[in-house]
Amino acid sequence: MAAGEQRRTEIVAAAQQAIARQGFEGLRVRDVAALVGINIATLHYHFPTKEALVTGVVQGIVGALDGVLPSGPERDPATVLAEHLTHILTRFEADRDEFVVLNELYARAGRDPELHVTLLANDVAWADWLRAVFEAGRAREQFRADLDPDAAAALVIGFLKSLLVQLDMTPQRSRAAADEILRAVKA
Amino acid sequence: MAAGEQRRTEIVAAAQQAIARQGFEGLRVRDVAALVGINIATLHYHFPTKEALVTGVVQGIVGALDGVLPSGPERDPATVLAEHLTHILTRFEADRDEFVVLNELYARAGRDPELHVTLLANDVAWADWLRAVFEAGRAREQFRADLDPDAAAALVIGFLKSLLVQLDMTPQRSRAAADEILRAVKA
Amino acid sequence: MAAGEQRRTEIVAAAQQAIARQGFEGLRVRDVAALVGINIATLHYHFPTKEALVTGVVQGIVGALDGVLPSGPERDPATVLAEHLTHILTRFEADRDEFVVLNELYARAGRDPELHVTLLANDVAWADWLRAVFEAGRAREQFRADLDPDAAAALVIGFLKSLLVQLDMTPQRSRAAADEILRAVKA
Amino acid sequence: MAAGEQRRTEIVAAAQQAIARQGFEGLRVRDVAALVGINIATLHYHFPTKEALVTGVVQGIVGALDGVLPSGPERDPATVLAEHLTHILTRFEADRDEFVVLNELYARAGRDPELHVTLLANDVAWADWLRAVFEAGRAREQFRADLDPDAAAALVIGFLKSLLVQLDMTPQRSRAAADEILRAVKA
DNA sequence: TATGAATGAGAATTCATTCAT
DNA sequence: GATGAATGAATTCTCATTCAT
Repeated sequence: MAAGEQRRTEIVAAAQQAIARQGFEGLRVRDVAALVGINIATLHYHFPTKEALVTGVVQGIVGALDGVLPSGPERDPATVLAEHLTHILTRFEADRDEFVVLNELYARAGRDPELHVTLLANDVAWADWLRAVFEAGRAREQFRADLDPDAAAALVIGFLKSLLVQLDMTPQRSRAAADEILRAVKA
Repeated sequence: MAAGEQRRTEIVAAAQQAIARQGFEGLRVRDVAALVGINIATLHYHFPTKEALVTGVVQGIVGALDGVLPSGPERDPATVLAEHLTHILTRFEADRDEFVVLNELYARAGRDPELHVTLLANDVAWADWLRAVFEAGRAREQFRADLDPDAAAALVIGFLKSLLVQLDMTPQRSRAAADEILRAVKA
Repeated sequence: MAAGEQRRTEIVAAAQQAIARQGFEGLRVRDVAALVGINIATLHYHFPTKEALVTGVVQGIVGALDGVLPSGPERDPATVLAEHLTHILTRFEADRDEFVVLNELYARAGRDPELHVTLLANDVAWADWLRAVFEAGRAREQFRADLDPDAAAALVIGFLKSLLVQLDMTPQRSRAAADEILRAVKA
Repeated sequence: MAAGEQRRTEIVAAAQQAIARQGFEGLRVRDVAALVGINIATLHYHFPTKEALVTGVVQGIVGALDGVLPSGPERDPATVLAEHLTHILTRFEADRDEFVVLNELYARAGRDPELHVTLLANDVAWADWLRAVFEAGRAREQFRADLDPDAAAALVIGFLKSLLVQLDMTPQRSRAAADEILRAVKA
């Protein structure tokens, strides 16, 4: 990686950390610069405006979301679902910061049309993928015949998105909830 | 209501509106004052600091959350659950702003211990109530025997909390999801 | 004058002084605030932006230009011309700063269309007035028959505008030049 | 011309252009570098400071002023004057930028003693030359006997210097004014 | 010569808060 | 209760200049 690119990556990482700690509300470019250990003017050399820095963070986060949805279409739906839930929960437990930033981004999307478009695309892709899993599972009679794939996708996504804002959530409860999902869809 | 109390209520309402529009990130006391149509110094007369104003907003929102959970314990659990879901969805559709502010509050709770305590208390009460409903339903064999009441509560709460951040959500989809919940728990 | 208006007048005067000393190039709002003896934020309370302050200065200067052209149409053209020259020269000697700022404004007009329009209107009015004086003088046979009123106006205005940028100009030379004008137009 | 000298010339030309467009007020070394198509550090290699660059521009402009005053003393004064006026007007119409920069320099001279000295020398030489022309013309009885050579020189220089700041000036008017000068001095 | 990266010293502007009236 | 004016402490951003390569 070129030196400049490397530096920009560092800065974005620091900005993510700052947002996770203080929210967008408390994001200060000087804090980000201090976190990286560079002069504030140097930060502005790489990201001309605070807005550009935030865009960098958004791209970083959204980029990290890619690849979350496995594409192997022929696998067992129940297993795919179980693995997906486990994957997200594990990730949540491992890197809570990422979810905090994502949560801030969703809050911001309500006032930032561009961000809304970006995140909406992600949401749609996620819902599409989950729906396909539920349809496949229903077709194989693994899942309930009266399962509404679209509604089920909304429920699963909703639960996973809410992890951060269920203040009484624990790893145990989230695992139990994931198990409950698996039972609830089973034929 | 005394004149002063009346004015304070106006200011809090304006602050909620401002937060719903711009987030905490964009909350400016001068904007709130302008929204009410008073001088900024007058606002500070009623709320000495911005912090006090935010506290006022939190109290307003949390106060509005009370009474959401009906206490009649002897009623039919399936009906209670259905009504609860409908109640929240209706409320969401009617006053989205309230949910936007609440969402901002949850984001803030991660960095504000005092707010965390306040909201956690609400979450716990909500989860307790829902768990009781599920337990009652299971006892009456309305709900699945293998239903985990605590996990189911987490799922329901998660879905309802996520309404705002499911960018592709529509009234139709949310109603369908509520129906799916009712089917999923049924014995 | 209201307190606020008074303060704004003070600030504009200080800004004029600052521009006369340092040019637009060296104009710093903090210096203007210091000159008035107020906090820089107070200056911004009265003039939200530097641009607004400059506009205030322009209005002040242009306002001061009004009334320079006497309107008595029936007076003796040669006398009117002589008095006009004397008036401007006296004013130049008395308040050089005003001319320095005006000169800066003309330099700026080349890049600022709005300012160009404002100053052009002044120039046109001045030229119109002088032309009328020359025409009247020619009609009375005070001035040369082959005098081109428009060209003569351009020459007089040019000389008066150039006072500041003729670095070797002295009160004596400028008075002598004024006398030369009077001789040159005489029949 | 050595490669380095060539590059310095390019840079000075770009700086002149930048000053003509934006004034000293808006002169940015990075803009000049961009105009030349080089890195800002490369510009600083050739001109260590912004001040040095401005000095380069001043030298370029002042250098271009040399040779404006023809030295043939024995020629016909009326013709010399006419040609001088035409020469300057033609030059003004052909390269307005040069006059814009010169105008900026004169504005600056009021605050920059060194620049004042440089430009004053030019002014004095110009006035001396014109005075000599007027004296010669008077001696030959081409010009009016009561013509004050020094005052006439001040008027002519003043008019020529004011071309840029007479916002309603046109090539036609300036030519007519030159003709008026010739008539006004004639015996 | 040339450049990408870095920086110190400002620059305008914002904002919550205060105070005299 | 209400307000215009004032302010200290940031905050983002700019800019000439430097330095390692």
